[in-house]
Amino acid sequence: MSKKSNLPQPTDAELEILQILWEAGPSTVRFVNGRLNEQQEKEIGYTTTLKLMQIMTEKKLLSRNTETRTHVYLAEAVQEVTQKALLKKFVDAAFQGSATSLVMQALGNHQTSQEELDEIKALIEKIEKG
Amino acid sequence: MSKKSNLPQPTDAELEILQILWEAGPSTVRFVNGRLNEQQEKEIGYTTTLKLMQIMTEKKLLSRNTETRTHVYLAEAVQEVTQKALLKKFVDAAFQGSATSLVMQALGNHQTSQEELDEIKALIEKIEKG
DNA sequence: TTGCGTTTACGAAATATTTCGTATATCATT
DNA sequence: AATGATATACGAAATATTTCGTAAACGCAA
Repeated sequence: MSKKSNLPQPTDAELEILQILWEAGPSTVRFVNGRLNEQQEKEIGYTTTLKLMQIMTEKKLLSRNTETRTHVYLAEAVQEVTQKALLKKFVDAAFQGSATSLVMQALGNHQTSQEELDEIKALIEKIEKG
Repeated sequence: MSKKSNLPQPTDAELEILQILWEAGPSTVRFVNGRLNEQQEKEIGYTTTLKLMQIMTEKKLLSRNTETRTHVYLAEAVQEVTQKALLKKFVDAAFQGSATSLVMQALGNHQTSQEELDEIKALIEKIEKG
């Protein structure tokens, strides 16, 4: 029996940081702050990003290596698990729990390439098989 | 040129109220408050719900008929439009903009009936044709 | 018309989230 | 060891969101 000890859900700002760490792997505060400011219009201060990452470390969303002067942060929250939890909450909140209507909206709105459609069809087949 | 005057995005608590109005149609505060308390564990006070609905009216998410003593509230935010906007924000925030990986997660996690799968397949075909 | 139950109005408290100012520590270079 | 550049720590301000207490207004029944 392993305690899964569910992680708290990240806030919006925290999620942005997680995305960066998921994509880039373990990183310093400066790196993350740089990435945030690439993507955004308004500058975010270095200490703002630092504070958030410290809070996230307290919440166990991140961990860090403090051996070197420049701390290196690592995402503890696993991407798939986090996304799954957020998705469930979102489906309930915005689509009254109907994953299907969410899927229909998502497919309808965005333009989806043939490759992606094939992926989805393959998944559907897999589900249908059992 | 019709001004679409984008509505502000509802907060979580506001979205719960919208869901109820979308489903039930124009309703009084007491009705909405009752519904909220059916679905939830912790009691939400009448004036709490009232205040939220008043704020939402200011934001134009709702409108109300004040002719009778008991005001009747109506959802101004259209369900599909609101869902679409929320979905876009969510896909960006949690799935780095990839609607497809969201769809894959959604289909993978939830158990989806054959009817629903058929619906989705039909939509995919339609997309592939057009 | 008086009183009771219900409603809305208003403002503020409680909470959560985001941002930043300032102090302090560390390292590398001189 | 002193200096400058860069790092973290801490606390608090700014903002957004949620909740509620209290008062005033209304309508109905006695």
